[in-house]
Amino acid sequence: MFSKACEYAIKAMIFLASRPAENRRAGAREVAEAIQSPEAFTAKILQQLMKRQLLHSVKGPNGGFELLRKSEDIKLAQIVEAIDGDNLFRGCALGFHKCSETHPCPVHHKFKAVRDQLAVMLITTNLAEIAGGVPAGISFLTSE
Amino acid sequence: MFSKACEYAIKAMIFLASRPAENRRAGAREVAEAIQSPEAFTAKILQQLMKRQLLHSVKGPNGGFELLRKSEDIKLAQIVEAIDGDNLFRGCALGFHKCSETHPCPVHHKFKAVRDQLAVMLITTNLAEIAGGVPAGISFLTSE
DNA sequence: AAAAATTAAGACAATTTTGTCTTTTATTAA
DNA sequence: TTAATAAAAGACAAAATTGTCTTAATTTTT
Repeated sequence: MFSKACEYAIKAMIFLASRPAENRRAGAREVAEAIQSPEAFTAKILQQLMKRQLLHSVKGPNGGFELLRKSEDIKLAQIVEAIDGDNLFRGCALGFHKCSETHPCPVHHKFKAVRDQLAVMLITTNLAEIAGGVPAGISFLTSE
Repeated sequence: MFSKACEYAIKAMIFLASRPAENRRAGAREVAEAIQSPEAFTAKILQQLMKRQLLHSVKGPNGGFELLRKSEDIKLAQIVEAIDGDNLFRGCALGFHKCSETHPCPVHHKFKAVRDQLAVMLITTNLAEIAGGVPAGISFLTSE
């Protein structure tokens, strides 16, 4: 469904959003350990999320990354789009560029409902609602 | 959404299903030309579809590939599963193996509805209904 | 001002996916 | 029976994705 990079990005954003307000900032190493991802690769992804205006960073001791906006104002779709683009929830399932309602590929109408439901979910779901369950112990961010 | 290989597989199966009954069989080259895919790569995919009991082949002059069963009895899910596996419509969106209803990842409940709708659609949609529109000129299999 | 911590950037490497080429095997038609 | 045709199989190659390492730049603390 998502690339590995995008999985890490979503997990990293959830991790940052789930931290206590007074200690929101976390370094790349801390993020990577928390979500069990390769550190250097994760650092690259955090940089991409910065370029897409979802994170900002501080260098030096006690530096690290933090959300640029409130978690309520960051949507899942923005994270996915930042890393994988919008092809998953807007593109043609068979990869055609010119596929549309009026000029459909053979599976267009079959996938339309699924794609639309996915798009709505990604666009309306914000980070706050999915991150909330982690500190509460209702949902988990690691495999153990 | 799907791998390139899976896109080609779906297109190839639709192409074969959309041919007139008296001339169902088509060679790898003919398939590749029809769906605008690389011939040798397509041939490999057709062989995978054979191993998964979706196609059968005949060697020699006038040989080629044809559906092993009636197009009404071949579901989209079978094609996708043969090439990409069922991770897309059964696996965890964040890649966790131990993600479940009772032990959910942070996005589990958000993705459940989408994944289920996708699974139902893939499992219930057969080749006949999506291939029918191609010879009728209602849907297309090439970008031109 | 110096040292330590941390991000930034870019080169490099491994793996997976995508795609190609060649040789072999089987089948049909002449 | 031979020649032609096409799939089967496997080695090879290119590209994309995933992951690592080193060096530089920046900030904070001492």
